[in-house]
Amino acid sequence: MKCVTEKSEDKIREAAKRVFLKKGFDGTTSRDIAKEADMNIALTNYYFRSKEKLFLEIFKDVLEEYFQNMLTILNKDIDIKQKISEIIDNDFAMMKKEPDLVIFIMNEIHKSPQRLFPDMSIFRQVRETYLKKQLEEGAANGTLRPMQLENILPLIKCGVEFIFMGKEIHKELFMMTDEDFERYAEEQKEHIKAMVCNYLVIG
Amino acid sequence: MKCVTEKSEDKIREAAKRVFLKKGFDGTTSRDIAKEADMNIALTNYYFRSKEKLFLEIFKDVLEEYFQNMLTILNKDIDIKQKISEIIDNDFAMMKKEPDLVIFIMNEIHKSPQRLFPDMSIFRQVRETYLKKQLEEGAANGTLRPMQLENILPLIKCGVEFIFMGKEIHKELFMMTDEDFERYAEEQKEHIKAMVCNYLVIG
DNA sequence: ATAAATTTTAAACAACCATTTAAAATATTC
DNA sequence: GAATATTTTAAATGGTTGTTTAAAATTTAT
Repeated sequence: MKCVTEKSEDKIREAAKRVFLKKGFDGTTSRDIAKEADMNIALTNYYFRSKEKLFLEIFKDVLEEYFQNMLTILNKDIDIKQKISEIIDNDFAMMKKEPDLVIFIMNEIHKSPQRLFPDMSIFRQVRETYLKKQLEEGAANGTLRPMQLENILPLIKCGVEFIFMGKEIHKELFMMTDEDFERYAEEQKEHIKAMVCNYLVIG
Repeated sequence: MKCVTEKSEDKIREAAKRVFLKKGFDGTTSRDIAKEADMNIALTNYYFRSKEKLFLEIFKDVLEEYFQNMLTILNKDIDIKQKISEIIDNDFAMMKKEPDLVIFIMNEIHKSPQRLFPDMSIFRQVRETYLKKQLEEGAANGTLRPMQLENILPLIKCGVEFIFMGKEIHKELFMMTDEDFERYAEEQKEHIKAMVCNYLVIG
């Protein structure tokens, strides 16, 4: 029955996502995935044609997961300070929930960019977001420093994502326990919010 | 002769660094390294005992390379605004010269932190840098916002490293060519300098 | 020049890799 | 309930992996 089919296929998909995120494409074997899904190895190639095809499907989902929540916030009709705060809070929550996601995306794209960009309509959606209009209006009426979306967006996102991507090295470098890092990350989050808002918003 | 010995060993070391940086530990085979060094496969295990041991040696060097220049600047007796500017310029130059270095370090540590931290005296050196004293003095006499080294340092570094680590995704997301990205990165560098200085330095 | 030490080589090792096969088990359709 | 279609299995494929071996080539020391 269709119900059963989807169950096995989804079990593999979910297991593959977990393993790929944790170990990367090169570090993951088909056997790893089968074991994580508690299924026979041959099934990964029965449902998906190859490790590569399975990976590409997973990667597309993961990339959309990365952008989707942010996109919703970017299009909200709210004050720009509030918007920056919400994006950062959302990023923060994402990094805590899925600590492997961003470094996984960055690393896989860095290693082989050409193979990982299907027609991602989400990219266009990000480019055409309502925040872009807010920036233009703010620059025009002098309330905001004139900046393009592509300049401000990385400034908003880099702070939180950087310290979480490098969580272990930051812990080691500054001799922090996990609890220390927890507090530290919260501090840092507020610094980033204040710093970016101070820079963008005039007066 | 010793001269010849060092030549082969160093050839392997340099080849291994290039390949590891580009493909990561999991993506690199002993044969890749031997081929890059133009030597017999068995030699990689003759000079270094295993792929793992060779990797650990390379990784230690790479991590020190990452911190060394920054450390020198951190200890300079110069104005703090100038210092921030120099750190960012230095980071920028490093990302252009070695585009794989930071994402490599981040990813390898993220995947297996415990195995990659030998006694790194450079970590202590970073913690005890002269910038720390400058921050304390500036906070005491009211010229600087009170911040710890561990809070300000990532803010200084994350901007440049983030956009270079994610160079390909930024190019794709904002439809930039390599030349576009070149200009964009320069813009971004100046934004980061201004933003961080404005935040840290009072008045 | 000869013996000893070092470096390089080709070949092989068992283990593991992604993927395929064909038969077995199960579910679906008539 | 028998025929058909789908799903799962164990086993095998050929190729690659990290590493080792033992002999050959080269360098060093006597």
